[in-house]
Amino acid sequence: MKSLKPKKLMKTIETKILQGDSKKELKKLKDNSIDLIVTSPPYADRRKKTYGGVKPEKYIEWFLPISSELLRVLKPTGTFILNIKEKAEKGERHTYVIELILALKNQGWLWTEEFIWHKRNSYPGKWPNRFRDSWERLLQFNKEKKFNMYQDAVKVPVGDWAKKRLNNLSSIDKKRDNAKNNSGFSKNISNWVGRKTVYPTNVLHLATECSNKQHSAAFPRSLPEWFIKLFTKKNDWVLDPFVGSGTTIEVASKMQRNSIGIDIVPEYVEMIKSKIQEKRYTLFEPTIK
Amino acid sequence: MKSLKPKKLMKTIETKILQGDSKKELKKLKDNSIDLIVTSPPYADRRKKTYGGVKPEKYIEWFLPISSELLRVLKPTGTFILNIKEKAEKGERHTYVIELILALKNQGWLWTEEFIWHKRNSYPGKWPNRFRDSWERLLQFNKEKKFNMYQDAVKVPVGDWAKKRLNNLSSIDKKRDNAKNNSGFSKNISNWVGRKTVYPTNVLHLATECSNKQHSAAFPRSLPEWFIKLFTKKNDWVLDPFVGSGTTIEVASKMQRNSIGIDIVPEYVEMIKSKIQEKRYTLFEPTIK
DNA sequence: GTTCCGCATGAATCGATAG
DNA sequence: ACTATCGATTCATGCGGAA
Repeated sequence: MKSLKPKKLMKTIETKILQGDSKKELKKLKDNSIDLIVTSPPYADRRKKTYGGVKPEKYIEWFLPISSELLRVLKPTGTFILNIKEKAEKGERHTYVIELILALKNQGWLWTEEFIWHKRNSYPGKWPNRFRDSWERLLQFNKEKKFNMYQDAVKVPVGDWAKKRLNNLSSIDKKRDNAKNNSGFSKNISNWVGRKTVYPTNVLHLATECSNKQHSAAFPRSLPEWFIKLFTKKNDWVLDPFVGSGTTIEVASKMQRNSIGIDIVPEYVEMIKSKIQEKRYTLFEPTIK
Repeated sequence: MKSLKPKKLMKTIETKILQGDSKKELKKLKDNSIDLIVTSPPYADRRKKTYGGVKPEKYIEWFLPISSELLRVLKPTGTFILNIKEKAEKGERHTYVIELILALKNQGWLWTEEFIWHKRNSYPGKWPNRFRDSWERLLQFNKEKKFNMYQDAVKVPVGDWAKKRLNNLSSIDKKRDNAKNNSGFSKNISNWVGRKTVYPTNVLHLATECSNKQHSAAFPRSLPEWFIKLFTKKNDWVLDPFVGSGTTIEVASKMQRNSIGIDIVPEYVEMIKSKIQEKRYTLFEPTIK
């Protein structure tokens, strides 16, 4: 339907890539200019080969100067989504993530919500004293109590698949229901039978897109997609200060949002740039036809 | 087969109820005598009518003397499961729970794991700036790095995806499953003989039971059941210092574990006691037959 | 063209071994 | 003693080749 609209209404979508340390590159951005920050920074002691690895003890110290810049560039109505998970070591969970929450609050952020990303295909393994870690934190921070949130944009359609599922809730086997819906979040639908669409909850139920040929994507594209739908509208600005293989800005661009991606790894930046080129080409192709 | 065994091998299962303040009542228990503590304490500022309510700012101060006693009565191989979730107030999540984690660590507990309880039937509702909260924390604490964990007791059938691929159930697989049965007391596995089972993850996906409105605890029995299976064997001791309507000890008793429940509300204690009476009656009934 | 099967591959974790 | 590296364990996915 939208495609019938003339070009006049079609604003140009910008996509910027900056190569360098986020702490420095962020200084180039204007105050109060970003609607949504969604990012997955390298976790402590992870991604050593590409990012050098940050020790848990140093993590907060490393992160605060960056989040300080994020606080500056985010609009008062904007939202900051931080995807992170502490590791287990020698039988204990690290506390650096929950300490980071306290530190960010202290820096001036509001800790608005903690979404759970339930990873359907978590990393395998067996240990005498723990099960597989199958969830990650999606911490939501805001500058102000009032922020933009477009809840209707992420409503879940309740289709026939849901009715089928609801018919046989009795069996224990069926309780391990791996149903995946389009938007990918939780399956709490039994309260809503008969309605066409429902609001989701704060538990997202997505698979990781791991075994793609290309570089390992930090998160599945449905993850940034969901938050972009929820917290931005068209022509808003999305920022990912650890953009990695570029999932966030790729999705943002596709959804008609302007975006800025920053990464310290030159290879990633080059790869993203060429991806954007390809996309531009694809965009024009239909007109050639 | 077991039913043919004489009564001699059948130890008596004890179920004790104490009415009073946990901080005081716990002092009556012996050091290193409990195998599993599983509890859902009154959340801050919740359930004011029944418990008087604990303010978020005072929560840690209120909880630490109790957890100190819990640390004393727990066996070195035992586990402490704390079900809790911070509420949102004025647009922000409270931080008292994550501060409590740090305080408990400081008290000498090991923070071993954080399970997620994904509530399937979370209460419907809509707010302008947040979705329904459909998960709670299940914090695992231990005294020592080595603790008892009976992982085979909670294995689950493999996901539906595998059914199609498991046409050729080789005898090797069956043998392997039988071998695992030998190790322990899991009769659930026997229900799934011929089907492949896998270990669960740290995300629990259970429905909340329809709330019996006169009881304030919203603890589905499958929750304590899962942890009792996982962390205890028969004739072990289970403790719930905020036993409420008695779900924990009820389940424990049914599973042939000794249990101690404490609650400050006399009405609850009376109700539980009468429940136990009923159960005793039911237990003896077959012999009368 | 479907469907089915084999195989590689992960933001994992522990314990042992080596510097 | 303390860190760095390695092997073993495990399972949901997507891909490619085969029936």
